[in-house]
Amino acid sequence: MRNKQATIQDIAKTLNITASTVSRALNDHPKIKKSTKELVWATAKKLNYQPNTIASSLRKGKANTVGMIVPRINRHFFSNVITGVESILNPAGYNLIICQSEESIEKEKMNINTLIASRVSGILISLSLESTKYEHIKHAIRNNIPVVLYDRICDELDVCKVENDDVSGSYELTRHLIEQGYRKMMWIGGTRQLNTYTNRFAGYSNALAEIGIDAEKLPIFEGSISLETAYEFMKTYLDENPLPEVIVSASDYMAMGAIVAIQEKGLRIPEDIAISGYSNEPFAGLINPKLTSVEQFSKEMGQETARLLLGQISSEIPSKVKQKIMIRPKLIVRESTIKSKIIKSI
Amino acid sequence: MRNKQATIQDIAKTLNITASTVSRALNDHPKIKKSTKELVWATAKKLNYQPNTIASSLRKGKANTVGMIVPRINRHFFSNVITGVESILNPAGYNLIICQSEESIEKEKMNINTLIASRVSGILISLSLESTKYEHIKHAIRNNIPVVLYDRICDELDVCKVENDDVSGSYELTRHLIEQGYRKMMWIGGTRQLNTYTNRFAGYSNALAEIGIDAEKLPIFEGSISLETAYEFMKTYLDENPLPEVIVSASDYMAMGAIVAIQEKGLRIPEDIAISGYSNEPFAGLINPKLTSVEQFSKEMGQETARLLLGQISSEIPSKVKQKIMIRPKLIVRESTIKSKIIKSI
DNA sequence: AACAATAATGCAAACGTTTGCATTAATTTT
DNA sequence: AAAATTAATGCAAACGTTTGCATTATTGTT
Repeated sequence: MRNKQATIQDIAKTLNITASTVSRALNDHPKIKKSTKELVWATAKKLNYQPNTIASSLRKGKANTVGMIVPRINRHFFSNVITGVESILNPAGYNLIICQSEESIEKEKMNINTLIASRVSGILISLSLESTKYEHIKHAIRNNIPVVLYDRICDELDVCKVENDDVSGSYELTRHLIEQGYRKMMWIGGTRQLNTYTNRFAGYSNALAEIGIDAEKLPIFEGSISLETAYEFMKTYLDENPLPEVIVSASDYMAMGAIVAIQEKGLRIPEDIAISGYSNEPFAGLINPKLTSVEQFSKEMGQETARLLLGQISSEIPSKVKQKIMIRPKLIVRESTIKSKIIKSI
Repeated sequence: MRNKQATIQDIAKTLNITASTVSRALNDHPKIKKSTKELVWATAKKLNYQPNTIASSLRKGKANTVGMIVPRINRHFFSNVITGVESILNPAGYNLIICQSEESIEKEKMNINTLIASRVSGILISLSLESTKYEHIKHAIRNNIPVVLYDRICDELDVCKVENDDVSGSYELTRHLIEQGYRKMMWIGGTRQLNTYTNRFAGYSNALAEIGIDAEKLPIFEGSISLETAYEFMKTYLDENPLPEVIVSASDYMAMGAIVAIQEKGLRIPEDIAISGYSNEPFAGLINPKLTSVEQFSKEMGQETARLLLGQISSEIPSKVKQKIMIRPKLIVRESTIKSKIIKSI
């Protein structure tokens, strides 16, 4: 009944050769005769042989598995990064174990531990919102597991990093707003402890500085990056304060919350108040009005991240210089920040 | 330099006991003295011992790993199912390997093979659009790997299944439309080879039959479930045909495409033409007008799926009866199908 | 035909756990 | 205090590969 999996030994017995020869044949070792290889391959097929990755990993001391930690899988940005990573790693023979930190440092620690226990060949990680200490990550590094940080990075760790050029993305966006003639801006975004939000604010601030405006003196709201937070805040803010000309949001979700609040007051976008988002979520081009945002090339980011990791894995001596890659984002101008409404696009 | 990982043997040597005792101590075996356990745990900590899951899996013949195949990870529905699965599997000590079939049966086959090679304890799978033959899945079953199908299932396979009650979801939706007074309906959806779309159409058809209308005689459009497909189709359709009173879409994305086309013609929703979607994507509550849709409880589906699998894994004798779980969806009525526009909700 | 050189295969240990059975230590019973 | 019982630990094999080194088979050289 319980038809056990065929092993390398079974093949060996059938052909009256040793397991070593079979192993080498299967791995296309140059010292094995072509005829033998073909015999082995044929019987492997006949016996329905499936290589046992676990045994192989144990012997080799390494699993052909890579661990990837994301804050949340159901964010388009992250799921696309995952797709990018897979598109490089799978062809290279690696499997991905995906873990969610759910923005909690405790979960992140647990994730790291299971990944170490699984003897993964490498770890890709985007930090949780709570991560200010990095002992757990250093722990992985001490265990000689190559680590690559992507998107949400930190300076303290000396590892390869793939980053979005948030400063420049936000700068370009703000330049566009300035060109449209907007001056009275307002910033809404996540707390600036995360590099992404610090940098987006920096780009915004830099562009404004060029025309002599101090961003810190304009209205600023920082909170959790959710639709609800922004909606609740804006609902009261709009009543009690002079209207800004444009709301610059560090997140599409926050922008969306603001839009709902604005429209509930009967205000028009962009005529009464303009608004921009960030990261070009799929809904950005669908809502009314279509939302100006910044495309982050998440899939490409995943690919670069995976490539860096592969480089680290294959180099036996950990290279002294840790690479850092910047992904250049792209401004997507849509209706929500256009003074003269000419453009039509999805 | 290359400080090798501590093993069970290292702990044993330090304490002058055997590896077996250490192993049992670590696994909290009842026959090990409490004092010994505490010694072992202490030195394990001191030596920074990390259990080697690979060795353990090899010895036990099974990995504490579960494979999960999804068509696409960047669909909210699927990423939420994943989250649900993890919420059950991780506490039970299992890791998830996630694979994307990208709607291709070839990829699906490859996925199955890597999962078999990884000796996963079980496989969760939602079929790709192309999957009409199931040899590869039977192959996994023959290898004694428990399989659970979720969402996109098929009758041919005798395994546990978790299904959305699409018939009832679509039926409720159509009842609501009928109550609103709509009669001239139009169906747009994916090709009816997939159970989900067949069933959604069935629910629609059933409800209409009750009031003496033959759904097959109303306009029907079937195509790939994407925004673009629906948009392109609707753009010309609306010009050349009498307007339906309501468009019933089997997918939020297709509904969105239709909405864009409708609004470009200067038509108002729901006054000139109403529209509904399915599966309650996050944008459904955000767009203008807010889209009536059907919530599928994806996270719960993931949890049920995981529970079924755990049941299969723990029962040594494969139970004859394969369970089937139905998840009841919930109609979410929003502006896009309300004749009298009273309701205000996000 | 004898030898050297190379090609192909075999041997056996190792990777780090787990586990049935055997053994020894500690406790209870008579 | 010896025997019987139970508790605690040890022994050794096994899981299925991989791989350095040894051995045998094959080919080429003189």
